[in-house]
Amino acid sequence: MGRNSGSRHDGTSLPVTRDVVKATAIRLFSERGYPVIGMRDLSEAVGILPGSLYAHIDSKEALLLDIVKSGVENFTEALTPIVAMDLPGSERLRMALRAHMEVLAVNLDQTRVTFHQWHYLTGERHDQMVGARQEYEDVFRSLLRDGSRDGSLHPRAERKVTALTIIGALGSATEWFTPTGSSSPQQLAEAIGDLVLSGLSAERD
Amino acid sequence: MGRNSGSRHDGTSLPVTRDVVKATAIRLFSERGYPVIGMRDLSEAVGILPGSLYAHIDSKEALLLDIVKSGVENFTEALTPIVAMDLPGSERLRMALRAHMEVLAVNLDQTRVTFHQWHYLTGERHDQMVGARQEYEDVFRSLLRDGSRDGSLHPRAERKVTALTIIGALGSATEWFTPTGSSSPQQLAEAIGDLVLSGLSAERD
DNA sequence: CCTACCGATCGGTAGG
DNA sequence: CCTACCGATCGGTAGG
Repeated sequence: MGRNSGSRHDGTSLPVTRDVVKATAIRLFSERGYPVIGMRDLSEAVGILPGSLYAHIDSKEALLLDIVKSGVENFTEALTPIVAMDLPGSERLRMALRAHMEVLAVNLDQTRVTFHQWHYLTGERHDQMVGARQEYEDVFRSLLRDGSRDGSLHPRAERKVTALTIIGALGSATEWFTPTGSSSPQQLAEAIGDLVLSGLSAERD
Repeated sequence: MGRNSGSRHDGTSLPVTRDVVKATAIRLFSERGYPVIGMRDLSEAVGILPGSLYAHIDSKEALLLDIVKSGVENFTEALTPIVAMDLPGSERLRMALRAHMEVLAVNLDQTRVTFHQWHYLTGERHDQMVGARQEYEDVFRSLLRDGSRDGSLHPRAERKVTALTIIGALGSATEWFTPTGSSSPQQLAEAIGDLVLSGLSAERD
């Protein structure tokens, strides 16, 4: 029970591929954190023996890097075309917030790992993701800069602080967003957009 | 070298007390994460042998709980009097943001552990902190409610989402705030306050 | 706070 | 993907 290839606890079975290992790792790392998940936890959830995992992956940390790298790609692929659009900065910012929440909602577990577990990478793998994270910050900084220039945004504080605050708010959404909640990702993006664009003090829309 | 009680790598020495163990743990847990810090890392940093730690603490997890509980207290002690003040919601919200950033700046490492490592607690210890976190969320929800009633705040979205977004932004500040940076905690709180209160789209102050 | 040690678990491998 | 196993490290303890 649980030892045969591809057998799952719901009784169905599927071939154990690299993608199955990765998807299972995403779920476990998201739920309990990368460092506390052992290769034995992962192999049991997948339905093979611990040593057999290494037919699919090189190492635990290489698996984490793979998850985090493709997790970042989900966001850059969604946001890059928006940034390049010929629209006011304020509109592109709103679209970027919506795109972020939609990607987050579709890949919630992977986004959690991407935003909150990447720093367990070491050495060169770590440096790689520091760069990727910086690029994502730059996306928002450039939207703020464009909006200031075209007159659609009026950030009162340093753009860097503003960008980090917005990204922080988005990153925290991985912790409280629930797919079964009453609000859709689009509605949540609208709410965050209202807060960031209009603030709380006036009733102007 | 490093084995004598209280000897530190800078050559000075101090008595090893429970507070020294706690302060050292705060630094290590903050820098590298609770699960990856072993008791041997901690004992070495403190300057005693691994088993000797248990003269000062009951267990690794009890140490984490102690850190996280007092970390939460730092915030509730600073915010409770502000919430009780007889002022418009908008002003109390601004004061709350400033108080949060000031506590965060003074106890940066402990705040990092408090906000980002508490979920490694298990069982009853875990449930305890879920409650404490909820109380902190309620502080901001009640400020938003009061502000709506007295007319000083006009949240466009659900108060819950707004509160979570604000708390998320504040929580993320632990990741990018640097004590040596160009902006003081007060300036950063002002910037976040401007963003939350006034938004980005208008030039009204 | 040290000495000496415990059983359990860790990521990973050789050879099939 | 399994069998059988490796050395290293884990949190923690008894007795001083």
